[in-house]
Amino acid sequence: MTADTPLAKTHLSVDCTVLGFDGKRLEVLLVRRTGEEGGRRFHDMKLPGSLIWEDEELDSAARRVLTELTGLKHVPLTQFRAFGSKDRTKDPKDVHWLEHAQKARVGRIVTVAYIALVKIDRILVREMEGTEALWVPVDAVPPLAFDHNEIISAALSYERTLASRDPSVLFDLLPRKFTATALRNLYEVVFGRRLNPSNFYKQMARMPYVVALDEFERGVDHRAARYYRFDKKQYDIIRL
Amino acid sequence: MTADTPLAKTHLSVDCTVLGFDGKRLEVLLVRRTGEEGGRRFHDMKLPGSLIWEDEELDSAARRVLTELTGLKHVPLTQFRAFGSKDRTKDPKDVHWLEHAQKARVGRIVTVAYIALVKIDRILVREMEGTEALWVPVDAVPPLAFDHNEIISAALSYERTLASRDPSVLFDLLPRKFTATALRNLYEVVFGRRLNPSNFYKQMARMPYVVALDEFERGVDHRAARYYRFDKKQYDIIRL
DNA sequence: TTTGGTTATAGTCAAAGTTACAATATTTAA
DNA sequence: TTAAATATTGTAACTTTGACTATAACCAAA
Repeated sequence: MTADTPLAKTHLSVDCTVLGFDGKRLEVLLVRRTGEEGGRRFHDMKLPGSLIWEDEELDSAARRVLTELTGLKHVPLTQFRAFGSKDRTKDPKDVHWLEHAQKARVGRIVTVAYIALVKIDRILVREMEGTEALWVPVDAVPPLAFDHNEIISAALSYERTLASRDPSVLFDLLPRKFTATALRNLYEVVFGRRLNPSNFYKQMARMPYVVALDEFERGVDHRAARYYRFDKKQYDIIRL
Repeated sequence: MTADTPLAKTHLSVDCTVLGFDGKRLEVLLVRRTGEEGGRRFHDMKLPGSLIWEDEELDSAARRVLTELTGLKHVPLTQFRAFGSKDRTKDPKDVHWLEHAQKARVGRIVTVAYIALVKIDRILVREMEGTEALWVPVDAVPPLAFDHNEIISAALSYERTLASRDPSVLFDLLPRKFTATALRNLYEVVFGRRLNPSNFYKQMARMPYVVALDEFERGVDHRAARYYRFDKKQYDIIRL
């Protein structure tokens, strides 16, 4: 190395891709952003994320930021990738917004992306001061700030590999009680292919960790479906 | 955010986990390091990697650093994870070494880890000035600098997921001509389980992209094995 | 009260894939 | 010539998958 070129020193941020499942589709948790561009205010959305403090660990920064922006606590966040391209901050809109919010000049930013799979029904998204969090179906996500669309794609692909190696992660997305159809829809949407409902029952029957309950749907407009639950102990036994 | 806590600003580095396969075991490319600790010189090893320049893209920095330290060019590096824990630089030995090498004070460092799968026989590792690169079996890697042991574990796990989604990546690790046993050993070592040789032939027979050659091993002290090659075109056809 | 629409769930069967195991083939070294 | 070692082929039981058919339960409209 030559001594006259400066070493890279960058700001660090975290961004959280929190995924939920509404029974039909995957949804991702976004926050609204309000900024100014050429004297005019604009509104758009982004992933919950922020620059982090100098003395923070990445993991705890991700937890802190997610709580601050969405009110969510105790979310099992996992780091899955860093995004460090210089043109992440290509859009002047993003840079203005950031420097206004941070009251500091900001150059290149490396962001560390986290993923979490949560039960969408468990979640109470409160309105925080200035920001507002909301669920958006992943197939209807509008253009977001920075490279957040790219981060979401990477997260979805990461989720697929997670699930194919260890399907139990999928149950994090379902309520404690779920129907066969809900589980099948989840498989279909995660792996991107249709499954034959009838054959899916047989598959379920072969999963000792999916246990049938003596409880059925109510008030549906057709035959009521049985509820099932995920039995983690059974699953761990199998895995040995 | 409060305005009085400084934002994190860190140095950025890249580290390359280059994996090869010698027909029996996976090996990883390491470089020797010489440093000083309490007035005494020490020698140990690390992944090829380095801090990067301010104006560099991550990907090209990884390429540059790998070439500088090992002489390897045209290696298909893929980013797979960032490591940013503050105690990556916990060991004073590592910090001294770094500050001596860089002639600058260095605090926290976020490193972006890359992985590459290469043909071990294609590679000519030249001795560079000051450094020396060598292949080390992954199951015999000694304690390395920084958190490089952890990075290697993460790379191996990443390789497994890669291979299970797209087995063709495994052929990057094999020479152009390989025996059924070599391919089987590779599967065994990557997925960590023994495979029945006899049944493995049938599996191979069902892979249209593994084509048998009319060429056999020489000078072995048992029946000579047939050579096969990987046919990427066939593979791409299947994948549609 | 019956009928039809809709989704849930069970059963059947053939095709394809997996596994364990036995048998045979080639090569070098003794 | 034989033994040791690994390569390859064959076979049969068993499991999984996929397409398809049939039946069940619920609601609403006729």
